Amino acid sequence: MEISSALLALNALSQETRLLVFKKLVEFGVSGVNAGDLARELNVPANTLSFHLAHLERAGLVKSTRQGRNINYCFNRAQMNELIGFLNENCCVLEENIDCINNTKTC
Amino acid sequence: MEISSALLALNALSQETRLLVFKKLVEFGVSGVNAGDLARELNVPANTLSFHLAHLERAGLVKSTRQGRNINYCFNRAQMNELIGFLNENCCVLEENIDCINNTKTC
DNA sequence: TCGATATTTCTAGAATCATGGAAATATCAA
DNA sequence: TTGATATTTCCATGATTCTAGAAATATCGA
Repeated sequence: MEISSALLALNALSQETRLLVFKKLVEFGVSGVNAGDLARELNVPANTLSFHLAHLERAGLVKSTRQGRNINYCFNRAQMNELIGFLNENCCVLEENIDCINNTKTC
Repeated sequence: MEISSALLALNALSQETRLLVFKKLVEFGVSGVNAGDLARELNVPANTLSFHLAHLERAGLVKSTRQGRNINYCFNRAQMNELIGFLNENCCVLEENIDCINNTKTC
């Protein structure tokens, strides 16, 4: 994952309402939930929720599909895995590698 | 990890300069680096860097220790692990658990 | 003590963001 | 076609954030 995509994803998740939205979408699983039910569930005005869902979608973290009058939102597991992968690769040092990074051991 | 701490950490990492700062600190490893060298390395004015380092420190992602006139900054592996743990627990669905979440199987 | 160096805090301006009311769009059911 | 429902887009406002110059603080060496 590119750093620009990671920034988009981190940015999407770094806001309280959006993190709660995403968390809730994960709870709903791969079948997802429509915008109205989600708004009721989270007690957020429909237009505010729409704003945040669009933000999450731009970051690739959720996918939407229209189903009649409703629009179904579902989290995107692949992108979340990409983000966790990015953090592990770029922002994390595994215990067993600390010696290598400090050049006290060659790995 | 509490959701409020996760938000702080995500927020800290969701800004380009700070993500680059943190990435660089990870490269420097557990011995860390002082603010001046980091500023030169990243081409960021000292006061701007100071602002971002304070932000990362508030989020628990970096630790600082004064060493004479310099202040040494080092990433905090534990907090990063906490964050990745939070994302895995709250924002991620493992492939093998998808059936449970959709109630098509009991786990 | 004094001057030099390292870093932070103060400050102000520009930019971006979150929120929710109101209007617009899309779809359905009759 | 009309009215109802679901959702988004438009818009204005208040709040937050990033940036970097200038001033303040801390430490060292002489």
